[in-house]
Amino acid sequence: MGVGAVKSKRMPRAVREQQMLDAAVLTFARRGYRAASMDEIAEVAGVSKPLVYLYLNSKEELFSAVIRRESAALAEAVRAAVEPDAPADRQLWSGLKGFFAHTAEHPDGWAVLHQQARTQGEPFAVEVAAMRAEIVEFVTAMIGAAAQEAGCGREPAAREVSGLAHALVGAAESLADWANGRGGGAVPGERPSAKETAATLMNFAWAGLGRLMDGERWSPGG
Amino acid sequence: MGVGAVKSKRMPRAVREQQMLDAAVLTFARRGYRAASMDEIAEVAGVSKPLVYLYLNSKEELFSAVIRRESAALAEAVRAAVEPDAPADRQLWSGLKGFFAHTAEHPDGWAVLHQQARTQGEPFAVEVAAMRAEIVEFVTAMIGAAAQEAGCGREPAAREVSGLAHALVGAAESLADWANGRGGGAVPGERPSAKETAATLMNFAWAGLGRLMDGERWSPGG
Amino acid sequence: MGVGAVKSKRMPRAVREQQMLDAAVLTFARRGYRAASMDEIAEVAGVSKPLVYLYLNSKEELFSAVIRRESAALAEAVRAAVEPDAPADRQLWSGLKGFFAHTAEHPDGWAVLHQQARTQGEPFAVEVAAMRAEIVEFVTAMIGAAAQEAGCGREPAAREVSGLAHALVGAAESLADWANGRGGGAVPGERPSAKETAATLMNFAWAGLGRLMDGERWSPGG
Amino acid sequence: MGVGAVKSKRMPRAVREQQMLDAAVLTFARRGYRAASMDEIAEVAGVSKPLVYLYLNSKEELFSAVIRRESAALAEAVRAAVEPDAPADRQLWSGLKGFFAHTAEHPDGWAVLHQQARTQGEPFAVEVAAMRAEIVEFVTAMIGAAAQEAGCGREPAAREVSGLAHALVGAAESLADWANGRGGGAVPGERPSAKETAATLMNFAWAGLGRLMDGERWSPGG
DNA sequence: CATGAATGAGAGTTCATTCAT
DNA sequence: CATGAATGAACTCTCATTCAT
Repeated sequence: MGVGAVKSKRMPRAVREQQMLDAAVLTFARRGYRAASMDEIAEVAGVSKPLVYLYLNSKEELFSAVIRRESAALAEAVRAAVEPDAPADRQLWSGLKGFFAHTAEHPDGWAVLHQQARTQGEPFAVEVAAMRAEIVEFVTAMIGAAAQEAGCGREPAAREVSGLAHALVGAAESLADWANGRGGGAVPGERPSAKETAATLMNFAWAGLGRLMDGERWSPGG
Repeated sequence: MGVGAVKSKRMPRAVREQQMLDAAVLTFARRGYRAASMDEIAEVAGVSKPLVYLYLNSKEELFSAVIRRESAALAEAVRAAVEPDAPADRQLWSGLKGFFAHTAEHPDGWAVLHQQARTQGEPFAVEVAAMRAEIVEFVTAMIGAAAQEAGCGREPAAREVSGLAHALVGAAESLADWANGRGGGAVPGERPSAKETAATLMNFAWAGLGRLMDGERWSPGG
Repeated sequence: MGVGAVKSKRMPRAVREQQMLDAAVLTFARRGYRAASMDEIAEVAGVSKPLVYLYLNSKEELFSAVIRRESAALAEAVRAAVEPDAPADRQLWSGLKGFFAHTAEHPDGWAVLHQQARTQGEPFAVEVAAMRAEIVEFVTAMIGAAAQEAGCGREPAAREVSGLAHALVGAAESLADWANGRGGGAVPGERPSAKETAATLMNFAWAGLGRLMDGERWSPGG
Repeated sequence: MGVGAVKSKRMPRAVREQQMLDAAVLTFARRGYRAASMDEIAEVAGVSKPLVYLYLNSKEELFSAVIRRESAALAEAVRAAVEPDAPADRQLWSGLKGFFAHTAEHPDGWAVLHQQARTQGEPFAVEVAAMRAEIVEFVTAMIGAAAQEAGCGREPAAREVSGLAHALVGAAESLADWANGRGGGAVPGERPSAKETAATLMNFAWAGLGRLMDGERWSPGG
């Protein structure tokens, strides 16, 4: 019946709302935004449908609320994980660990953000894009800091840094799915830990960034 | 009204079918699979709804046909772009150029494959996963070849190579969106060309792979 | 609008369900299973279409529910009418009276059972065939009992008894339509009562059975 | 493909029309009036759909034409079978033989008349009712003649004779289905011949009528 | 006349949403 | 606030029917 253990009545509004959001995350992740029905969400939440409307007003607003909560939770998890005064590489490293740990612990929330919210058009894609932009910005800052630390000769173009950040974030997203077993094609061995996933990406990315900062570039000429 | 210019009647079946697929790609990309209505698809195609059903049978089959067509087109574009006898780095480079050129020229098709098909569950996710797996395998082979060419000391673990391939493919996917202006947060300056996008990723990735192959690894202690 | 007088809202489910079944019986009898639309049934019932689906799930299930209700009512009417301890002729007589009384009081229900359900193939024909078989069996038993009471010389062949029972049931069905004015060609005078119809058939059938049991047979040579 | 053997072109209109009617009989019997599609009928007939419309104008008219042809064929078969100058019992006997022979040889036609046409409401039920009325009238005449031949004391009431005729016709219809294996509950042994079926009914009916004419009546008091 | 393209009208079904009790 | 009754609007899909070639 309910998603939690007890079917207790008369709970404070804030608690009930969280139950509903939990149920919504579960259901949206399982069925997708359109296929998820308010009936099912209410049933999973263990409350009556009118109560869902009383608190969350509409399916759209409910989905928005879900996105906001999960977005904030993910952003907060990353923010809490980074060590703000450490050197750039350590900041990136701890941020990645936080990211992979959170997506592994909240696969449904991650699925809603990454797979559902971005694909349902205007009203929702924007909301999740904001959080993504925040992360991209953080990564961009790290890359910039790394460049300075490396004392690299030339200031890297904003355009290229933007591309690098998007590449890194995309790689991280893809690896989060991969580590959750949703990447298509199972991972050999047991599911990788957040630390291992972070290490895989960090090794790859930091090395690449390092050489870039040294001015080494690949050229088609071979 | 119609997606093309002319509202001409009585066209041969093959032509009409392509028009319908074009309309479907557009509409699925705009609205998402569930939110796209057969009514809208028919209207965009400039035909009546029954004709869509006469030729494509059902919404599911229509979506499948779209996925197959766009999948094949993308895979073919990449396949045609790579120079099969070149060294690994050049193969990867030319493949990436082909990939970004195609996704830039067919942004709706790419959106359907990347955002819609993968998130609609069993029947469709499988179809697009096959193509993604093909690409991941190609990338995996490139990484392996690079390792050999580099004469790297130790054979890289299958698990790590899988992670690297997924990271690289995820980075490419993310950059495709970024180059199409769909990454969230506009690109500074004008939209990057396929070649530029490919170079950004190639520089980043090849350098990273190179160092990895040399056995250099990032460690948190550093 | 509605089939009843009052357009009252908010009725308990059981009541509304019966109203819907009433409307369905009427509409199926008038139009036939396929030609009857759920829209019309809902309108006749004085409710919206979704409510019909909420309670009865689908057109097929609605039709099944109608068949079950009307079948059970008819079978029950016959069962209640027969005097179980009376001699065979009286049992048949009272059964027939019950049958004709019920079909006369529920002409639409009878039409649905006799004309619609039997002609709509597998799922439905089976349901009504069960009730018809029950009645045929009852008649068969009566014929057997009559034969024994008559102490007839030879045991009648199962094959012939089956034929006789089918003939008798067919005659009863035809007379039910006739008495309801649906036999084609109006009945002279006013519509016959159940008792009169039963008497017509009883006179005809019992006499015929009696002679058969006496071993008298018609032969073409005569 | 076609229902006949050869797919020959350029046949005279009359022949083509018969092929279409054959296909329609088959399809209407199999699927029912509403469920039968003009597409299927055209395909079974081995002609193009527009030709069906050119000759038969509409589904309604096609069904009407089918009813008329099958009605006429059945009526004609019965008419041809009776020996007009023979005594009443022989006329009835030969008529029944003709009826059961025809329904056994043309089960689809019989199914369309008996199961489909009568259940599709106004326009069609009337057409088949006409033929039924004709047969009922013939039977009525036989019963009247039998009464006279028997020199029975009292003139039987028109009302009762009508009932008897309807009973007899209903019995015959039921037995036709029974003999075709469509009565529900298989016939013991192999399928009865037309002659056997006719004998079963004739024995039953003639004996009953005979006693009735003798003035013997069943009374509940007995 | 065969072929194949094309459609208006409607059927069954579902769902977000509301309101009386 | 829980319950259960109720619906407007939409969606997928089908079919009889027509017309140009």
